[in-house]
Amino acid sequence: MSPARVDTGAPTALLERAMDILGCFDPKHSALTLTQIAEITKLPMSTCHRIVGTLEQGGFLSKGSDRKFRVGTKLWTIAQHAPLSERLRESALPTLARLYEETGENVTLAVLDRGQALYVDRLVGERSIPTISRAGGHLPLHTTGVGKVLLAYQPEKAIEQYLATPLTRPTPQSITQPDALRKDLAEVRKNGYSITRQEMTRGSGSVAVPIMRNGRCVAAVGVIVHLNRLDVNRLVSTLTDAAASIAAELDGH
Amino acid sequence: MSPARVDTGAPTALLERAMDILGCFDPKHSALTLTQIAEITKLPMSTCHRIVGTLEQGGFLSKGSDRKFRVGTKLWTIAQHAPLSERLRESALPTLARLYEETGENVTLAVLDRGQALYVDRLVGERSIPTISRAGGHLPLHTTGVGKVLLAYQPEKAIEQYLATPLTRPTPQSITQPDALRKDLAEVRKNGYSITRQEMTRGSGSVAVPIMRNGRCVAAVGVIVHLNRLDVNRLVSTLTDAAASIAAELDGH
DNA sequence: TCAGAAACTTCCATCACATGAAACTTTAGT
DNA sequence: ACTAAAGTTTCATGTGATGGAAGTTTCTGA
Repeated sequence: MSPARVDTGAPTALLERAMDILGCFDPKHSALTLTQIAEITKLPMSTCHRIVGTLEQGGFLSKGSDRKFRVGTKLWTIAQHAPLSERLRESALPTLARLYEETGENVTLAVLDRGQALYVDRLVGERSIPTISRAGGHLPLHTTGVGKVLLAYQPEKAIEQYLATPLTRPTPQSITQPDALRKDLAEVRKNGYSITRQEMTRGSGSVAVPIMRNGRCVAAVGVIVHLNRLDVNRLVSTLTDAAASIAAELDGH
Repeated sequence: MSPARVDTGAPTALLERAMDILGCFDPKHSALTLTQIAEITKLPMSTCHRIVGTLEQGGFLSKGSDRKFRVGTKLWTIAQHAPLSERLRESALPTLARLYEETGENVTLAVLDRGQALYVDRLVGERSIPTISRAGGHLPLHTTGVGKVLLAYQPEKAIEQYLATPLTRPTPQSITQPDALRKDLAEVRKNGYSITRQEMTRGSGSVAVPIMRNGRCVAAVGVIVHLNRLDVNRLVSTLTDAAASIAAELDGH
């Protein structure tokens, strides 16, 4: 008789722990000491030490001379073969570069990931304003230009599901009423672009358009500008061209 | 009495296997079925299945509708916090974009990784020629523009160690004689830039310059062009400016 | 449409390997 | 030099990984 396998919901514990450890590395923690990792993951030091050591051997982490661990080149290399990098980023980069040159503004490329906008790439220069978005970062769908586009082109069901969860409010201008957002999204679908005005950051606005493929919105491109430089018509036209160019590049492969 | 722990050289087997599985994803295999993974890693199907399942749950892999696995967004997100992305790529991208616009040629950014040139980024357009280098890919040091720069600025000892291993020869023009390479590297250090002519790919050449920080060469930028368009003087000057600009951006943070 | 094969998934008895408290060593701070 | 904190090693214990085999689904071709 099997001795009452309790099934605490913790099988493959080791692997899950290892993934937790790697998950510690986020925008706020790009370099961590062993102790910090143990604290965040709540793992015993010795266990943590062993796992981190193995990850380091495999090149998934690397230890600096400051005794801090960072994400290793092996992990980075593997990640470059994610569809996100291989297809999207690679295809979009030249166009984004042109877009950046033409506008001189912050340019971002994002996809939908787990109910948030995942920034695949962004180009920021001295001329442009500082932003929160960063490559590899997640931001809410309803407060960003690219996010609203990504959400607008989702199936009805997914939209309602998103609206069912409480909507965060980073600024007073953020849209947090489900009905107001539904209206806004309908507008986005009608126009083919989204606009935000101080919905994420005070003083800046954004315009974004979808990148369509086979009738589905696979990504969104947007620019973030100072509110008083928000020339919607010009930006929409430039962005639409860029989106078409990226879509063509995606099909070209 | 411990029953003669054999220590077959396979401790933390599970984690190592998981890393092996992730390592299957390379430029030639960006999408793999479970069976393919099992074949490559030589793991039993059932074991492979379980590990892959856990990795998928953690978002490190994702299964497409074609039953193939790809690198997941979680892994990709973590990788964006590698110093490679966070510091280097992010700082260099606007400059690379400008470089690409100015030259219209293939632009690459690389660092030294495990005795090879690791391509951190590249910009390729329709106007430029196809290349083998790709973001996340590795190429030899002695046959590429960026590679020769990275090698030239290494300590003597590291250079000799590299020369001690047999030098591959992708084309007849590749430098494979240690003495010839030593001479070439000295030239690179003297001039502050490297030139290749058909040493990696027939018909194309390249120019590359170092990105210096605190007297150390932390990366290299280069362009790859058709042999008959190889205007060394112009490219060197443009590249040197770009390298200085990236170095400034790196310090700025 | 259906049979057969290939790919994938589940099961479970066995024991190898991960576990983590404790002891030990190294590093940083005063 | 001394002390505290961070990091590393050890080892008895039993949990949880293992993988062959059996079951299920999906694909292929006639």
